[in-house]
Amino acid sequence: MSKYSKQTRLLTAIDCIVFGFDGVDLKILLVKRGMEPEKGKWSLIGSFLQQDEDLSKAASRILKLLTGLSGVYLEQLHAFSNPKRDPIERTISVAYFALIDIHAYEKQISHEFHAEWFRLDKIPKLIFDHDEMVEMAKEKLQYKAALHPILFELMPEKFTIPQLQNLYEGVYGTEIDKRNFSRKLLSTGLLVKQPDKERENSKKGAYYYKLNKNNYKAKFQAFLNIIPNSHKLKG
Amino acid sequence: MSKYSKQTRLLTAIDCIVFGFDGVDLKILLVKRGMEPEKGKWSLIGSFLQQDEDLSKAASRILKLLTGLSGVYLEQLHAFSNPKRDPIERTISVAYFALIDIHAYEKQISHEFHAEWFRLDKIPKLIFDHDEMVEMAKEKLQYKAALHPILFELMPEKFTIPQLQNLYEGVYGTEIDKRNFSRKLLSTGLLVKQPDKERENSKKGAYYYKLNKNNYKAKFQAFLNIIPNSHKLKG
DNA sequence: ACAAAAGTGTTCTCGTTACACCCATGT
DNA sequence: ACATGGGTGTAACGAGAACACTTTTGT
Repeated sequence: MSKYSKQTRLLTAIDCIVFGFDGVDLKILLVKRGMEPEKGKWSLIGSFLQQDEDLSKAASRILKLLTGLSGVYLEQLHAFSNPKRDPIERTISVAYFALIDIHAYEKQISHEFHAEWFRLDKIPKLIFDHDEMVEMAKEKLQYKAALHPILFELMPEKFTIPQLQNLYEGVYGTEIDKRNFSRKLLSTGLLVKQPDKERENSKKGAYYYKLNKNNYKAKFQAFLNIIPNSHKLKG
Repeated sequence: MSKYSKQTRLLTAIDCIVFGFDGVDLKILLVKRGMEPEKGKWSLIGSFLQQDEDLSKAASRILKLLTGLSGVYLEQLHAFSNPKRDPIERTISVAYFALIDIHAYEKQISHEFHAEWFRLDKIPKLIFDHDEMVEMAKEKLQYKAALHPILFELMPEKFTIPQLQNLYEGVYGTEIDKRNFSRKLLSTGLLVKQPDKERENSKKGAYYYKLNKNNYKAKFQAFLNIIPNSHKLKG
């Protein structure tokens, strides 16, 4: 059969907002753009959609290429389509957001792309509409993390409750009562206590926990209420 | 500057899942497709993206054309990108979901597109991946409506609490205690009682209410908890 | 001994739930 | 008078929030 005639055909790009947590700060991964226009400026990691691949495959491909990681948490965020968003040629970009274990990344890091982690409050000006993408990704992360236990995707295999609390406090910019926090987390059944302790951040040491992966899958869709007063957040 | 060379250029389509509520049932609007392939089969309403318009403008254009309505609730759902989703030519489709007041639509209806409303449990087989889009839209509607008062977008200007309860019960396929429901809704401050009653569905008659639009905007982002046990839903 | 972070228990409040009776009206 | 759907109140329960002291250990 013949093609659809007289219709506009466009480039399709994928851009990924990659979040990581180093134990203290929540960060995103940016690269120095390697092509014109805006070569050398900071940018999200991205690529054009290839023939015969769908968007989520493209996002995985980019992530694998830039971080060496597969199987990470990846979710479609939004399609950005301002006709002037790319000055060279009209391009639609579908943004994905990814949550990775920053420690796993460090083992895989390739320096050929000039990638760097930036704290959320120190993100430089980005090319095109990437600022807007980052803003939307931050909002979505807050929104989802208030309802689903996705922040575990940012944690290493073994982690402590104070580390986890740090992350939640970072994501929401609030302080959380540690008694209520640990009770709530422990009551989810998502945590498995380990016999050993982490001793770098305190003299007493904090017990390690691992994620109970079965419960994680089962509870993922449950509406948790991890953040006190989450009904006051904007979503 | 020159264009990006050696990259694939694709068609971009927009498809809209349009929800309406007639006072009894939740329905979606479908059309008989007017072009090949699959001409004559049931389909979501859609169009190709035009030069110089962004996706949300395109979605509004389609909605205006098919329903005569402007300013309706419209939200980007997801970009669908399976390379084989359209057998004629590779096309990415960005699905939007829309909530309209079915009564306003009836005043505007144009018959040239063979549009029909279908109850959610009686949706025919649709072309391409439109079934999947509808499924995702239903899930998203349940998800959002449990947290935000979006179902008011489906109601006429004046409505009764029993009508509203009908809608919530339809969206979730559950029965809700009417005492708890009305208390919860009234406590939001979103409803303004009218002096007159609706008398078609009962002898006693049910008071009309209107939406308090100021409170609606202010409370839209607040996490309400309209559905009992919403934490047991899948999201 | 003391500083620094980890860990734990109780009370109060408020929102959620379950549940039953009266009201207004058309037939 | 009765059938139909609308409208309201109360008691029990459970989740969330506020709050302070003890433990461990390195210095």
